[in-house]
Amino acid sequence: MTGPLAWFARRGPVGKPRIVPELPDVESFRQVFAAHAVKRPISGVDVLDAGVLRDVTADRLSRTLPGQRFSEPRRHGKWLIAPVGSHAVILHFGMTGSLYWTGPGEQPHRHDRVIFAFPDGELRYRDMRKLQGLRLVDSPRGVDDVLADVGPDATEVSRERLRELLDGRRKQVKAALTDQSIMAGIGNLLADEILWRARIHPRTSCVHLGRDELARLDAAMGRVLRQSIKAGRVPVTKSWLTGRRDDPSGSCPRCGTLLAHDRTGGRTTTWCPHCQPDEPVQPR
DNA sequence: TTGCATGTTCCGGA
DNA sequence: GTCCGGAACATGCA
Repeated sequence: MTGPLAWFARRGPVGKPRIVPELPDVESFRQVFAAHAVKRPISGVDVLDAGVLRDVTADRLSRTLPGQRFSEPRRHGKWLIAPVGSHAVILHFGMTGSLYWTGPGEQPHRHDRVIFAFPDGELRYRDMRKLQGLRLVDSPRGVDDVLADVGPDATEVSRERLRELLDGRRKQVKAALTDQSIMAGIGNLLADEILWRARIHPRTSCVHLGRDELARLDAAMGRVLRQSIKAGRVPVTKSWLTGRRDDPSGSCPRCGTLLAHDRTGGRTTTWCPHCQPDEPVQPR
């Protein structure tokens, strides 16, 4: 077998899906953080691997935080911001990060990189690949600096705003959706899911999106985000594209057509050739 | 042993 | 200026 499907087939049977954090996952991390780590005194910070620290040393982190209390964390796109006194801890989870709560003193997982200890348990930042990491900045200025090039959170983008954000861009619509400087929170998986629901080919240039396409895009984005946030992740079910994309013989949940796969920018793109025909359509 | 992985950033070239 | 592809980052897996 040659062509775009070759690498796909080589992967063999469907492996267990790896959870790469996108907006809904980070939202669930925020909820874990808010439920356990807010307004309680931080008793200690244990940096098990300083390789995840960005612009801060292990020493400074573990000298600054103990005795302080986090206030309510907020999420912006795939970033999690946790104010603490005059500072803020900013977390990004890259492709393999997560955040979870354990009882006090449990054996660390080997990918636990930083542990925030509290009287009744521990908040743990786990990340296998260390592609991103954790910062300590002055708040709010340092937060603004880190998020300076990040667009509005995808859950807060209205249809009109979406039109403005994509207006006049020649960029492919999938590249635009996953461009965090245009709009924050949508990753490869969500973008494919949204475009599939909106019946828009991922390579469609934004300038070719008509009023109808934009309306469908907005509706699909809202629906996919709401349902994913509710589920705490992008649902991997048979009625979602996400549930089929890892299967080389996967078919469109809507029409049964064999799904198409390709790679752009080093990322896999999955779409239905029937529901998402190549470049449309009416000019705007 | 090799190539791939759902994120981000940087660089060169069109 | 805009856009794209490729590489890099670090690690595990098939």
